[in-house]
Amino acid sequence: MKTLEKTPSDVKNKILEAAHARFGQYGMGKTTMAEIARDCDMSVGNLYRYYENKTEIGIDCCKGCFTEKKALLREVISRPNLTAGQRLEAFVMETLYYISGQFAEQPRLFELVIFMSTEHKELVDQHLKEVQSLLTEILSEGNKTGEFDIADVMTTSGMILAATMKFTAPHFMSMFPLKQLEKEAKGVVQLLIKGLARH
Amino acid sequence: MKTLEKTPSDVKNKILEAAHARFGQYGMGKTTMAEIARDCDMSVGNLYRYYENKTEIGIDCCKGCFTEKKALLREVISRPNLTAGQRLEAFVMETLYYISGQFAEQPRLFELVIFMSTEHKELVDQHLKEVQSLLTEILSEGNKTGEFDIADVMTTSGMILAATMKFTAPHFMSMFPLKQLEKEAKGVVQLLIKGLARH
DNA sequence: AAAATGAATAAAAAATATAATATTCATTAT
DNA sequence: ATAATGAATATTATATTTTTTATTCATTTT
Repeated sequence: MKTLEKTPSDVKNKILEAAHARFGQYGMGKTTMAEIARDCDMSVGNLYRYYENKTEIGIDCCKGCFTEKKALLREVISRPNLTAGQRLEAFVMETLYYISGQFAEQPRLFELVIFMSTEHKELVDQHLKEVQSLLTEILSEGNKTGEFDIADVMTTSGMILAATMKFTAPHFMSMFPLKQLEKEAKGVVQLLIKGLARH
Repeated sequence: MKTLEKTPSDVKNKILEAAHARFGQYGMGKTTMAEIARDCDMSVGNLYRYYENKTEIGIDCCKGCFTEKKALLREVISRPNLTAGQRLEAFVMETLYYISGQFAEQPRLFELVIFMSTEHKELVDQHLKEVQSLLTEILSEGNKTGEFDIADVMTTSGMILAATMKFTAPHFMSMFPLKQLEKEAKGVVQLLIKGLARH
């Protein structure tokens, strides 16, 4: 039963939003607990009633991004009237747009993700596993409609994720222009669907 | 006409070998010009008769690696009695083994390559272009034998390089175990050849 | 009692001083 | 004349000090 009072989770959310904005803009290192507290109109000490330390806030920001991304991918899966091939392409392209968009708007958010992939790999691994599971749904659907012919959807989804790494890993967003990544992503997806071999 | 005397290029090579060994083991930052000079039994000042500065030595080391890698890939191209598919797989796998081998033996050599990709991108770009050109040969061969059916070999070679980025970019060598990269590389190549679609 | 504060301490980052290294060049050897 | 040297200077990195920031906790407010 909800009331109009502030629940602990309301407070946590306020902290998270404030931190997210600053981390994304200035990075975790250049954001002080005092700044987050000021943004939330509370004392520094009170932050520690809700988060054990700054890293925990970072982890929660990271989780938020992962959740948002997976929601986007679920939306792709639920789009009506797409062939499995079109859905696969949308899956890859939306990932690229999401990552590059994040990179443009919140350039420092990725320091955080990079940090997580070394210091809290389990978090990133879990996320990747869930993304792979979503991709598997698309492949299975394609098998069912007869559009695809995939013996082992689990293994194959792993291969597709490996092959599209360039368009989904933050590392490359600053190394290549979006236009190029876009073109390559589409090309790679078509190649994965059709293959090189003569049929 | 060669003589038994030392040519300037002999001296340059001696410097290069000494630098290569140290850069690969300790990185450019932790290698001093004094150490390189000592390894070559010459004075520090004399190094500057052959190289403008330390960075130029680094560039030359990097070029050496690139040349070696392309020699390896040319060897793959000249192997007799391989189908185009097998040759493509060998092309990708040999690249993976070369990069991961370098990473194991000369772990710091990649600081150098990373440095080059930001400070002397033209060098890396040129190398990638040449690798792509080699790959194009394999695809054309496959077209000729009827094994492949590729409309635009140039564009397609670009897509293949993009799709195999995970197995060829130094960044990932420390993030994933070689066994996994090996398995994924083989899987991706097979997928690229065959495609997902029902035939 | 639960929530919040802000001063006290521990840890980390910035600034500064110090030392090491890169680069130049006048001099020497081949 | 060409090749090489090593001391002199400019740059860069390392160690040290100082300052800032994270975290804790006894106290106050709701």
